[in-house]
Amino acid sequence: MMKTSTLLKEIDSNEASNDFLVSGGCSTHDLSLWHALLELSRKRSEHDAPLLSSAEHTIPANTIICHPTTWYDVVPVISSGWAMSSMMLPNGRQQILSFLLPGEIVSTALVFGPTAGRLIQAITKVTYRTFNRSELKAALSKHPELFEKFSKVWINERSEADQLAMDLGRRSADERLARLILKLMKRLSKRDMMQGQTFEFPLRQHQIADATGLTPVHVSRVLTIFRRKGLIEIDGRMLTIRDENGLHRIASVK
Amino acid sequence: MMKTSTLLKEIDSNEASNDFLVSGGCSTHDLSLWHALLELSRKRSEHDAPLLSSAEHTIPANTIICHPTTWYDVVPVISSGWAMSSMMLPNGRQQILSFLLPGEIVSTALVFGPTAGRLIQAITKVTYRTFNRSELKAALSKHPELFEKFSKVWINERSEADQLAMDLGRRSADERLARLILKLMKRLSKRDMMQGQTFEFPLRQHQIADATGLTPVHVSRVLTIFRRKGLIEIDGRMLTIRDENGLHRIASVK
DNA sequence: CGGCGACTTGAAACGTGTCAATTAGCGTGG
DNA sequence: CCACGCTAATTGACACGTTTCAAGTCGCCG
Repeated sequence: MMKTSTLLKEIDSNEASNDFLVSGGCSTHDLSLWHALLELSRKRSEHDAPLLSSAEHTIPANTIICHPTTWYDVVPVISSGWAMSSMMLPNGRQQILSFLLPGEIVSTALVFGPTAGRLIQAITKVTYRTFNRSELKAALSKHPELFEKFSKVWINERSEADQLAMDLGRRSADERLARLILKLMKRLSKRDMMQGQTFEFPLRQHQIADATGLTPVHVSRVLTIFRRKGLIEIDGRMLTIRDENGLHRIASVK
Repeated sequence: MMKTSTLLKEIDSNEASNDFLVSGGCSTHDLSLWHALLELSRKRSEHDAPLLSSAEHTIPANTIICHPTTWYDVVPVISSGWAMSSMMLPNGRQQILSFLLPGEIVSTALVFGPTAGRLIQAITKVTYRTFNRSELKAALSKHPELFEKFSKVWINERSEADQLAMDLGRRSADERLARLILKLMKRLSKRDMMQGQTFEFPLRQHQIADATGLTPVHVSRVLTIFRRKGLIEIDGRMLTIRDENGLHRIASVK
């Protein structure tokens, strides 16, 4: 049952609060909340009913987890694998709003209302745990420290959204891609999903394009340049950071 | 004291819940929450202390309301005037994340933590009311219906952020500008701040540029085209929508 | 072996940015 | 009240980054 939690580093809730100020993101609040929720769902009342009912699901890659407007009475949280949340326009244009990693709530909107508001899809094979919404809401209002964790996740999510807007509105293709790679690296290392400077990288280039507001062709070009410059190395579905400082130089403002 | 509330239409909290589904924005949840907060701050306990203490401030145009990282123990809400929230890069690049109109919370992050995380500035002369954060938090946990309103505001804010990412990542300059104008019109009309198809339009073109991820020069060009096509008319600080359908045709996907 | 999707690469087109010159608007002080 | 100086907006010519279109390679799976 708890296979998933071995994937996740046990991290104190406030470890990352200072680097939060630096770049506005990459905090571990998600993980802290996730552990608290698991805890709650493991505990039993005197009648052996769980304090927070939940269920685990496993789905193959490219499956839809939530439609933006259908109603759910559960809140899914990723246990393992990669997922993404996106918006789509009728004409096919798509914007990926975030990649979801283990420990992250699929849509915080689902905690308060029945709809996710965005399309959530599995990128790899994904397992996720769904928590009953009304029980979760009750738990939040009953346990202030849980609510505290949740509000931090919330604030962090907002800050990530702001960063995304800054990236899309005011940064060049090189910057966006370097930042994407670095951000993923940071998030994965928090989750112990890196082997040295290498990590599994399941994203297709068209997905990277949809996340950065570029075309697949241009993503290919820029990544090729990154490779030729010795910044990164991609082989198969593995990505290795070869020159982290170089990436930072491109990513940050000059 | 209540001069500000005459600016705001008295609107039932759920009026706009269906058009929320259509375009993901422009709901009146802000106004509903704002009225509830005003209500609370007017009521007195038996000792004549207000249930929620607040204070009104008036500041001239171009003043900073919140620095992104300084600590506050109050939550400001706009009473009248236009403000904006933005992010800035060391090298001067700026992205405006939203324009703030009467009834809107300056930063929802301030409800939960001491920092706003973004730079909030007055565009016009602004009056705003600051509510004590800890009292507000207490009120939220005490009054479920207030919390309900607040969570709707939050979900709506999130949805606006998603729209912004879509705009910046996947829409052309024409589309972004047409959408900005239409969105502002909608929000202003909800607040009774329109005279027919005309409204006061205090934005400088460089601010429009920073909100849409364009350059001031290009904003000027596109707006000039809009004017020549008879879509809008700008004179002084007033903007008139001359062909709303035409704007919609440009704004929506083709 | 064939077919298909993912990626790469080149050439050309396009949208938007940059630079620069000019005009219009507006508050200030003489 | 006008001259001044400042900032905002307009316009043109050109440069640049990114997209588009198209052809070709590679690897994978039936």
